[in-house]
Parts: sequence; C-alpha cells; structure tokens
Amino acid sequence: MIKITFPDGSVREFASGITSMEIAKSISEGLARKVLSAEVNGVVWDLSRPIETDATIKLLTWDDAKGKNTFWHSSAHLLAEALEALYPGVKFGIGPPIDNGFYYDIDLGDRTISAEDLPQIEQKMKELAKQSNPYARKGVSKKDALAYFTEKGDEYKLELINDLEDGSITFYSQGNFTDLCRGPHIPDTGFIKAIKLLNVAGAYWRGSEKNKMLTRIYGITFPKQSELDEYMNMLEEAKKRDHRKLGKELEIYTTDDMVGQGLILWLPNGAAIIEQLEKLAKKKEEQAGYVRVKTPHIAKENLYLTSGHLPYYADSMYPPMELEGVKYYLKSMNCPHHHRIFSAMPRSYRDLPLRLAEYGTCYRYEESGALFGLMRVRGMNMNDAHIYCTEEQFVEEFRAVTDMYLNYFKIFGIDKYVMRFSTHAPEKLGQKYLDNPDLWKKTEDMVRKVMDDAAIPYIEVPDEAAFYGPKIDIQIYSAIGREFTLATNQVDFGQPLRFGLKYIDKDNTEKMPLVIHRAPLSTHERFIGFLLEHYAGNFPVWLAPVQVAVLPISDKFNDYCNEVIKVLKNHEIRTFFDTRSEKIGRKIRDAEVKKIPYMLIIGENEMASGSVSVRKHGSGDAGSIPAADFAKQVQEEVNIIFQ
RNA sequence: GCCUCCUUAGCUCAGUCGGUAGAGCAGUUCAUUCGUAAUGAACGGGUCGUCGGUUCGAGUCCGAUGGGAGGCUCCA
Repeated sequence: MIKITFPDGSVREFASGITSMEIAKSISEGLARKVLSAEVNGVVWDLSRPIETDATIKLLTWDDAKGKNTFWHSSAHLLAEALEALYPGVKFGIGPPIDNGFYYDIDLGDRTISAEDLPQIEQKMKELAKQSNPYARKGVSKKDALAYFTEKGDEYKLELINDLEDGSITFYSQGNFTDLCRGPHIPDTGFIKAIKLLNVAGAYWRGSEKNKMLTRIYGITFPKQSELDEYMNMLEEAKKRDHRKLGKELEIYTTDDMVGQGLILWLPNGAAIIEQLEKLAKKKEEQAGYVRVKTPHIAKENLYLTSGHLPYYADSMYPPMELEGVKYYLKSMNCPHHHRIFSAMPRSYRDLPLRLAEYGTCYRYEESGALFGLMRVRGMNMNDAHIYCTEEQFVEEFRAVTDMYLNYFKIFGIDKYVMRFSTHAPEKLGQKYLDNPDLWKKTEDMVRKVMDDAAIPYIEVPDEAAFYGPKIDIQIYSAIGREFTLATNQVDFGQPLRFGLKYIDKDNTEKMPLVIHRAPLSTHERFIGFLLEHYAGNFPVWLAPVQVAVLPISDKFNDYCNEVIKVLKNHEIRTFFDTRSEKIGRKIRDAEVKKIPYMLIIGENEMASGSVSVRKHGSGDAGSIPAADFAKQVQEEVNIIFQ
C-alpha cells in the first residue's frame, strides 16, 4: 500500500501501482470525466501512469493552468495527426502548448498551407477527436528512437533526439500518429470537443534566423463548444480595441507611403493628447526637481563613437549624412547629447543630483517586419531624462524615479504590469557586460534595496541587463494580450566612463557620477498606442482631444451656444461646436461615436435659464446646471490630475 | 530581414467565367429648425497601390516592387 496526500492535506491509502485516473474515479465519476492530468510530487503526469511510492497528488482539470497545458499539448498532437493524414510526408518540428492554445511547426517541402486550408484541417481534427483514441506513452531507447525517425525521414525530430539522454526518451502515440514527446497527455482525444485553427505563420526552426523557416499553425481547443464561442467573441472585442483601428476612427494619427513606414503623422486629435501628456510630464518633473533641456535631432559621428552606439548598433541607426567630410547621424538616443550638456561646464557635488529632462525625438531603423502601428516605429518622442548623481544619492534618486512611475500608473489606472529587474551574468563580464564587478554588485544591490524597501513586486532576470548597468523594465499588457516594454529605468556607469563625466567633490577631488536613464511615459507613440487600447478610445476628460461637444437643438440657439463656449474656453476647456442643421439625435450619436466625454444639449429651456443640459459619454442624460458651474466642474476634474 | 496572406472611392467593403467599375458611410449643395445614438433629396468622387508580362481584351491570370496584416527573428 502507498500513501497519497491530497492538496487539502488529507491522506488516503491505495494499492501500489494505482493510477491517477483510478484515484479520480474513487473520488467521484464526475471528477473522473473532468480530470486531464495529475501533478504527482510536483511533476505533471499522465493519468494512466502507475504510482508506486507515497506521493502528494493534485488532480488537474480545465480550471488549472497546468491542466489546460496538458489539454493543449495533446491538441497539438491531434493537429499533427490530422496534418499527417492530409499531407503525407510532412515533417514535424515542435508542437508545444502556449498561453492561449498551441501550435505545431511543420515543413511541407514544396507545398504551402494558407488560411483557406485551415477549415479542412480542423474538420480532420474533429473527425479524429471523435474516435476517442487514447494517448499511449512508451519509453524507447535512443537507438530505436533514431531508427524510427530516420525511417520516417524527419530530420527535425532526429536533431531533437540527438540532444537527449538515452533512457529518458519517450514516444506518445494516438491513432496512427507517433511523436517524440515528454508528455504528459490527456487520456484520449475524445476530451477535445471544440477546435479552432487560428492562423498560419512562418517561424525559424529553433528560433534562429540562420535556420530554415518552417510553417507554424496556431490553434486553440476547448472541452466545450460554448467556451470556444466565448473565446472567439473575446477576440472580436479585442480587435475593436486595437489602437490601429481606434487611431484611425478617432483621427488620432495616420501614416503615409510618401513619408515612410513607421513614421507617424499626428493628426490634431493626437497632437492634443500629446500636449496633455507633455504638460503632465513637465508638471511632475518640475515637482521632482528636473530641469528641461532641448537637443538637436542629429549629431556628428564622434558622439556615437564615444557613447559606444557605433559601430555595434549602426544597423538600427539611419545611415549617416556626410557633408564636408563630416558624418552626421540621426540620434537614436538622447543620452549622449545630455552627457555633453553635463560636461558643458565644471560640475560640483553641489550641482548633484542634476536631472536633465527632454521629450527628445529619436530615430531607429527598425526592420520593416518589426514595425507595428504605434507600438514599434522608426521615429519616436521619448519622455527621457538622465539623472546624474553621486553613489550616496543613488538609492534616493532611484526610489524617487520608481515613485514617479507608480504615481503615473495611478493616474492612468494601469494596474496590470510586471517590473522586470534585469541583472548581469558574472561569467560574461568584459563581453556582454562592462568589466567592473564591484560597480555591478553595488548598483544591483542598491536597486534591489529600493524595490524591497518600497515592497514593489518584481521578478529578477539574470543576464538581461544593458551593457552599462542593471535596469528595471516595466512590462505591460495591451488589450489584445500583447506584452511589451512600456518604460525603463536604467542604471549606467558605462557612459559616464566613456564620456569622462566628473564632478568635484567636497574634498576637492574629481569623481565620476552615476547616471540613471528613465522614461516612465515611454514614447508618445507607444504610450498613446497603449492608452488607446487601455481606455478603448474613451479618454478621460483631461486627455480627451475634445472635452465638450456643444450641440444646439436648432441654429436659433447658436448665439447662446457661443456665449457658453466663451465661458468654457475661459476655463481652458477644449470644445467642438456642432452647427450642422441635423436633428439633436444625430448630433448626439456623432459625438458619442467620437467618444467625446461631455455633450451639452442646448435649446429653449437652457437659453431661458442660462444653463446647459449635460450628457455624459456612455452614460446618458446627467441633468442641467448653470453653464458657469459646469465649466468650473470640468476644470476642477482636469486640474486634479496636474496637482 | 524571413514565411504566409491581403491590397478596388476619404472609410468599410461588393465585383460571377477575363469583356473598360458598384454599394453603404463620409463629403458638397439644397430643403428641413427638430429635445438625448443616424431627416430627406441631388451632386461630386476611382488610371482598381506601382511597374512589367500573357491575351483581341486584365480590377480579375503571371512576375517584380511599394504598403498593410498575422507570425518568426530583432528590440542599445
């Protein structure tokens, strides 16, 4: 007999060799129908695998992330089985589960697969799923494994097997399909009731640009059709929030072939949002003791040789312009310019910390395939600043920057983010990282202390730091589920060295300052892209390009409307006056579609009483109040942000 | 950059078998002066992304190229 411990701590005895499925059945038939795999002593196992020692066990269902993983992994095998049936001779790469579904990488030789072929493959998968073929696990020797895939002619699997230890290799089979696989899998294909193949894409074998490009098929499956329907609905909803769609609909930005890819043309509405963001940044930075500077878009080659950006990053810089034998580059970073400002005059310890801020325009030649709406562009405006401080001041300064980030997140209601603390790898000092172990240790310890003291949750990622120092990246998630870096907060002791930055300390000796790079509001491009999706285009009053739409019932009230607009403008409120001879319902509809936060409906009653009827975007009629009171309320609503 | 797909009016899209382009919305003009999500009518608007090929004839078929989408790689 063996002892099985359950998650609630209870212990039951079973005969040795019992399977998780049998255990599930002993609990209830309902559970046995739902269970997908089991975590046995912390490792996810097939339900059919016999347990021969005392163990802690957790039965995994669709409600567990690990259960979903098993389900989707098995679905990938089902996809492979269908592909092999439809495209004999197809070769397989890898087919893992992912956050939302699974994929399989395949090599079809001369044949291609396109989106139109997916329904047919889906159909085949459904047919095979209905057969409820069990997933069978089998240990094989390395020799047999190699023989099997040599016979099959699948060089990708052979490459994988060659990297595996003999004795640790397992095959899984279902129906007519056998795959090299560590497992685990669900009991049989019949569990997979709803199947959707989402798209085809190219993917390099083993993720390297040097290798062959395989065809990747993405799909998702569910134990119930209703869950698939729900998921597809969610995808539809997410599409409506896509910043590229909203950016067009709300006339925020455009791009133009004649101007160039990745170069954003901001329309008046977008420019209005930019104005507000800059106003906010100015205010917050001024409060935090920053001073503003302005630097040009180009600089001589020597600046980037000194900073070290050339030649390592020349590929992602626009090529130089050469005039009178001198090369000029478009700047891809603001830091070198700021460093020269630091060095423009002798600096004393009394000048530190010196915080130089600028909404600087940078240009990076991103690969054409990497460009993506506002999120990845070639010309961008960074909310940049560089803080020059002494080692003693560093913790305080780094903390202040972190506080500023958190303050911004509160203002924008950003609560889903992850702080990634990227540190160096000691064995790569002198290659990937600047060779100064003391400074690495010192600065990493200081950053860790700031994060721990402030009790900010973060994940530490070794070997991801910048060449010149550790950094904190803030990862956020767009409404479409994409993860990207919004902002970064970096320590730099490399550039101060390269630029020979120094200050005169109390003891009259020269010392090198540390530099903090920070960009809490990212770039205008990426941040507004994010905000569009974050707010689904419903900008809060303070950011909305147009804050108040003034809608007369008929043009008889235009004069009174103009008086109201005058009052609004005196309160610095951005307005739109709809003078079309349309019915009020139409004007309201159009203002709602434009997502203008407030609409003022003005007719006979309002004119007589000197009031306005307020309608709030998305929530309807909000009653009428005196025009001056409304203006004051809106102004206060806005001012609160800038305090 | 690489793989797959897409590219028709300002926007969203239709266009059959290869026979010289169509709708809705938007725009302009006129009428209407209206109380909380679309008043009506008329009019204007396209070298079918560009270049080349096949064909008596190309929006339609083929090739190249620009741009876009989904991925991969990259992201100081």
